[in-house]
Amino acid sequence: MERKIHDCMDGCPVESTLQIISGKWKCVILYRLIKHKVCRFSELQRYMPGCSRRMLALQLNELEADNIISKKVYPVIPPKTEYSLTELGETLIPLITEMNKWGEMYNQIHR
Amino acid sequence: MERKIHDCMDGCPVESTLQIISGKWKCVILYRLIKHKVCRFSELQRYMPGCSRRMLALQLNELEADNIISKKVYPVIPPKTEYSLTELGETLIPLITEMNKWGEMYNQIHR
DNA sequence: TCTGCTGGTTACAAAATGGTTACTATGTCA
DNA sequence: TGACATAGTAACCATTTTGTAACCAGCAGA
Repeated sequence: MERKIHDCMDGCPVESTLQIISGKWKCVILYRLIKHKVCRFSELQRYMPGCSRRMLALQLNELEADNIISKKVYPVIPPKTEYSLTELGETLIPLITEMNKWGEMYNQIHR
Repeated sequence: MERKIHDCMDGCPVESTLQIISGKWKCVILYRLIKHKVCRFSELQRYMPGCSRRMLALQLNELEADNIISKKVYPVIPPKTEYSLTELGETLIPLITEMNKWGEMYNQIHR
């Protein structure tokens, strides 16, 4: 999985961040990995019923390519994999936490 | 401009936040409005050369529909408009600031 | 022997997103 | 008289993203 990084104006930091975390489900995946430390593919699926298996795999692949999460595969049948944050991924915790906090506040005022 | 909010699992706060700020340029726009308080359309264009006039207008419209920014139109020729954060928009400052911070850190390790 | 389980991938179709160009209005400047 | 400036919008097309469904391996249990 190759990820191309398009140029940002003056290397705008906000745009850099967006390149890593934008994607329909990435922040939710990260939120789950922060909360549960380690998750199997099927667990993530359960937490995100709106996200298809295909999409989940795509987003996980991109996050892995960007070195935000790491995957551990157990060569067993049926298959078993575990996803967790890398060291770099952990630096995103304050950001995702902030997102969660804002969303809670927003949900309150919107019933 | 109508904005439909799709259902999130258990009203997941992270997904709520994403519904408001996801969009190719929204965070960058917000970052600019935080930094400069008030911006004209053409100023924003200059700050975001990668964003077309059409895209900029679309993103601004959505942010306005979600009550994150407000627009003041001066009925003059040539036209003049000013965008700024609403009260709700200002509550996003910590989040956008966090994004900026993370991006700066990330840019440093990536040359 | 047939079914189910997990963690994917592939192919195809549909929907969303984004770029480009042209168009608007009208006052000011050359 | 003609061009320029601003803040958009509209139409059209190309690209990207996303969804759906089917398929795979191979062991365990019925």
